[in-house]
Amino acid sequence: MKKTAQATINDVARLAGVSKKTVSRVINRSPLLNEETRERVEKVIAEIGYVPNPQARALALRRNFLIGLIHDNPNPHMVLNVQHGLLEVLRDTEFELIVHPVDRGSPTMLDDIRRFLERQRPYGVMLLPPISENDSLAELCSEIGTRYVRMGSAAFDDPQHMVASNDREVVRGAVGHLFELGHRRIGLVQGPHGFRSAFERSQGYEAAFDDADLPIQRTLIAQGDYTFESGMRAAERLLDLSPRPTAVFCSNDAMAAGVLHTARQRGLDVPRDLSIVGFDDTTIASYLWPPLTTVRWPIATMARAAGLKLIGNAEDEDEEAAESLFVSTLIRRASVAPPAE
Amino acid sequence: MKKTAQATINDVARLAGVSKKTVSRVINRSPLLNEETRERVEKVIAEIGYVPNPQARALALRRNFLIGLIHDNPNPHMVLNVQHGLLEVLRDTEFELIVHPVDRGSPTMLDDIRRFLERQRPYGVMLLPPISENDSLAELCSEIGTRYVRMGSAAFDDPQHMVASNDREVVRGAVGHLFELGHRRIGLVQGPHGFRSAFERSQGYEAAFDDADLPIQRTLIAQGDYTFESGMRAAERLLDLSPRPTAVFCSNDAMAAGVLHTARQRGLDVPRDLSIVGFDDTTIASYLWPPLTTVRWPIATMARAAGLKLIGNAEDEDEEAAESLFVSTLIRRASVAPPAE
DNA sequence: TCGCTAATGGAAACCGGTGTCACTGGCAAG
DNA sequence: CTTGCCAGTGACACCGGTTTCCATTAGCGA
Repeated sequence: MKKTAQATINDVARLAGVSKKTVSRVINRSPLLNEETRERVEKVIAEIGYVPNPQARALALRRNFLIGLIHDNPNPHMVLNVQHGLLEVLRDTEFELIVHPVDRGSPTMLDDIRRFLERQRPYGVMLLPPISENDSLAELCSEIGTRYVRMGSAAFDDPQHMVASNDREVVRGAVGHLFELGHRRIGLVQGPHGFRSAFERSQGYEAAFDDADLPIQRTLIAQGDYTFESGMRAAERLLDLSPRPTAVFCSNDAMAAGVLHTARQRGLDVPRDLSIVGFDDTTIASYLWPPLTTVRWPIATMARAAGLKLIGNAEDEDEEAAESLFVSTLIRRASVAPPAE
Repeated sequence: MKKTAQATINDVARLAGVSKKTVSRVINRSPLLNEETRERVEKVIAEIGYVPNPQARALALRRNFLIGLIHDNPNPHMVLNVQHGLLEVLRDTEFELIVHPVDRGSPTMLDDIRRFLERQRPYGVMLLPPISENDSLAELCSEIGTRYVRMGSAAFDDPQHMVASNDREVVRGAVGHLFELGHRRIGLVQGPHGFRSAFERSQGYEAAFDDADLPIQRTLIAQGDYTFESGMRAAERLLDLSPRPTAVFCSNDAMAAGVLHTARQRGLDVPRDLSIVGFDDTTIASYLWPPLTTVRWPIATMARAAGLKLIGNAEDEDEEAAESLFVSTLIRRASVAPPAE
C-alpha cells in the first residue's frame, strides 16, 4: 500500500471481486450488465478514485482522446477565441486540446498533417481558415478516419463537418448601412487572394453596390493582406483619389486600424472626413480612437459548436442540435458618421 | 499486404531479421549496438517508413511525448506568443503541444492540474504567470515527477525551472527616462494585487523615484486590474488631481490604452499634455494613435528557451546553454514627450 | 429432473512499445 | 586450458486498457 501511483483497472477488479472485463464494461456503459454488479464496481471506482489511463486506452482503441486544432492562421485573436470555445466544451470531459499549427505554403504541409493524424490519432480535429478551405485536407481526414470540422466564412461542406458564418450577408448589410447614411464613394480594402473570407467579404461589398444600383468602381478597391501595414498602404492609395472616398470598408480590423492611422497622419478627422468599418471586433477595435465600427462574428460560439460536433454524442438524439451556420452582427461605434459634404 | 495501417516495430524486426528489442535499441540510440546491425535496421525503417507509435511508447514509459502549457492568463497576446515560441522548438521533434488552461480561483484548481498531469503524463509542462507564481503548483510537478519550467517577472526558482524577465529594472529605466525628460509628477497605474508582474513593475516605479531622490506620492498611484476599463477608471482619478500628472506609467498596454482613451475624452493632447508608457508591446501599442511607448519583453524567445529546457537534451553537453534571464527593452514611440509646462 | 437458451463473467490474447535478465561468442587474464 | 568479463542480442514479462471466445449460471418448459 506504499505506492501512491494511480489505481488501475486491475485494482478495481480485485477490490470489486470481478474481472477486468467487467470493469471495462462498466466504464464503457455496456448494456449487458447486471445492475447490481455495476453499482458495486462503480462504488469501488468512486472509493479509490480510479480514472482510466488514457495512454492504454489510446493504444487499445487506436484512437486518442485528444481534439486537435490545426491552423495556419495569422490572426491571434481568432486562434485564441477558437481555443477558448473549444476548451469550454472540452472542460469536464476526458478530452484535451492539442494544438498543431502548420506552415501554409510549405510543400510538405499535407504530409506533416498526415503524420500528425497517423501518429497522434486524435479523436477529432478542427480546421481553421484559411487552411480549412483546402479540400484535400478534408479528404485526408476522411481517408484516415479522423473526425473533422471545418470553420469558414461560407458553408462549403456538409453541416456535420462545417461551422460557418455569414460573412457575405453581414458585409452587404454593413456597406448598405454606409449607403443609407448617404455615402456614395465607399472604398474597400480587400483581404489577400486565396482566402475565402476575403472573397466572401468582397462579394458582400459588391452586393451592397448592386443593392444601391451603383456601379462598382475598381479604383475604390485596394488590395491588402490583413496586416496593419497593408491597411496603411491601401489607405494611402485610396486617400489620394479625387474625389476622395468618404467611407472605407476593411476586410479586417488590423487593416482598418492601418487606414485610421494613415487618415490621421494626413490630418483627416474620423469619422467626419472618413468613415471606417472593420471586421472581426478584436479588442483593438474598441481601444482605438474613435472606437471602430466593426463586424463581430461569434468565433467562440462557433468553436463551441464545432467541439460538440467533434466529441458528439454520436449516439445522442440531439445529433443535429449543434448549429452549423452563425450570424455575425455589425457593432456600431464611433468611426462611422454621415458624410460631411 | 492489403493493410495500409502503420508499420509496427514487429514488422521492422521481422524484415530486418532481428528482435523487437534490438529495433527498440536502434530507435533509442542505445550505445551497446553493433554498427552493422544498426545500419541494417535503419535501412528497413527508412524503407517502410516506420514511425514509433506514441501511445504505445507513452504506455510503456509512463510518460507522454507532449509538452503541456498550463495557464490562467488573461492576456491573449502573451498566451499566443508563448505558444509560438514553444511550437517553434517543438516543430520537427516528436513532441506536440497540449494546452490546458485552468481557472484561477477555483478551489479545485490544483486537483484539476494533478489530474491532468497524472492522466496525460506530459513530458514536461510550462507554467505561465500568474499561475506560475504558485509554489504549490511547482511542488506538485516535482512530486509527480513532471518536468516543469515557470515563466515569470522575476527569478523565483532555480534557473533550470525558470525563465524570467527583468521587469523591475526595465520599468525603473522607463520611468527614469520620464524623469530625464523633465517629468516630475509621474503617475502609476498598477496591476492587480497578487500578480508578481504587477509587484515587480511597481517596485521598478518606486526605484526610479528613489534614483531621482523624490518621495513617492501615494495619490499618484492608481489601482488597476490589467483591463482597458480599469485603465480608464484609473485615469479618471489621476487626471482629476491638481496639479495633474504630466506622465503615467501603466503596468500593461491594455490599461495604457484605457488611459489614452480617457485622456482623449477630456480633450488632452497626448503626448503634449500627458505622456503615457505601457508594458507588453502588444500589437495594440503600435496601432494606437499616438503609437505607444512601451516595454517589449521577449516572450517568444523566453518560451523557446523554456521549451529547450523542457525537452532538453538532458544528456547534451549544452545543458546550461538555455538562458533563463531575459532583458526587456523600452520601445520608444510617440506617446512620450517632455512636459509642456 | 433434464435439456436448452440467453444472460453474464472470466481467461487469454492483443494493441505496440520498453525493461529485465539470460545467453552467446570472443578475448584477456590466471 | 579454464575462468571471467564484456559487447551484443534475444526471450519474455509488462505497461493498462479492449476484445474475442468460451464457460458458467439462471430461467424456463418439457
